[in-house]
Amino acid sequence: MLTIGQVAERSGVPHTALRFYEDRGLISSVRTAGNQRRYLRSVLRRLAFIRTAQRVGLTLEDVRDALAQLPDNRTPTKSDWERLSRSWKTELDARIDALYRLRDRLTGCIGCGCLSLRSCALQNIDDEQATHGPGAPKLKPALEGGTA
Amino acid sequence: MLTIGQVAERSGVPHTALRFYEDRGLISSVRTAGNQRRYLRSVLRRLAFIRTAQRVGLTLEDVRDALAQLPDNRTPTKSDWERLSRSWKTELDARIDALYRLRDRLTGCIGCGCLSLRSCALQNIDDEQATHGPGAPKLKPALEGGTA
DNA sequence: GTTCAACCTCGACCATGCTGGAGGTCAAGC
DNA sequence: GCTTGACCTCCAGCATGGTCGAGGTTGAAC
Repeated sequence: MLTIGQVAERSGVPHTALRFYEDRGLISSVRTAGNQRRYLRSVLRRLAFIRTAQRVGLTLEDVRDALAQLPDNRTPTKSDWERLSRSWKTELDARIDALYRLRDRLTGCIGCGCLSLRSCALQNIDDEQATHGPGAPKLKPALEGGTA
Repeated sequence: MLTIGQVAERSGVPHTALRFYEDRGLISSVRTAGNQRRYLRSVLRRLAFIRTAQRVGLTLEDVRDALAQLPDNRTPTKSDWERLSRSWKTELDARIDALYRLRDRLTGCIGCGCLSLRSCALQNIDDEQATHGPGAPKLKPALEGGTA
């Protein structure tokens, strides 16, 4: 069992963040008779997962939902993690695709003399409302809500 | 010249956000004698840029810095936008690369029986501190600070 | 010249993801 | 058994990216 200080040192996650994550239900601990936290080593794996997922732009809530798939009552097995990782990879793939679409649109604009032409994707982004008349808002965030 | 309501409708950006962006120096307006905002049509282009950049994960500050490259005193020309777009594409490429690296690491883990082996990248992420002894924190955000 | 939607400012508030401090407790070493 | 660093629980505060409402003004139509 690891103390909060040991977990902080090994994971590089500040102890303040560890308590915060516990508060939000992302990690858990047991308490000593004196009310101090003690962690299973497996919390390091969860933390690696959490921090890496954050880099990809997932919110802590996304991560909490993902981690909820793991068993609470036993140390997650390799196949538990595999299942989780696979679904996470799908999310990553979706985000990479979204970035590609944005980049390609932009690249097209650079080459095409866009931004003054009706045919340009970026131009259409910023003025299709004017062309098509009033309606629902555009410019919706492309990276949201996508557990693909 | 467009009123704030017209800009909000055409861009899909709420008027509250428009004032917020102006406050932060991302867009500008002129005022009528009665102190109401009037916008050049080119603000729609700026807004498209802002919203799209946000999708990619850039902060408003990043965007403000980027937009600061555009001329204040005249309508941006095609080449002004091209210059901006090109530097933005670089940022996009960097982010795509970062996502790839993360995905590949994860994919490798799924295949290799990792998470219990010293050789696994993800394992090393979560426990290299223990192996290498005390030192600087790891798990540093991979997507930060990269106008590379 | 009155009406009324659209506009204005300012300040409070929201969510997320934390950090830091105050004030107190625990536990291991001497 | 005392010291001291690591731990505990609140709670306030920060940054980002906004939203909402109060209270007042503008301006275009009738």
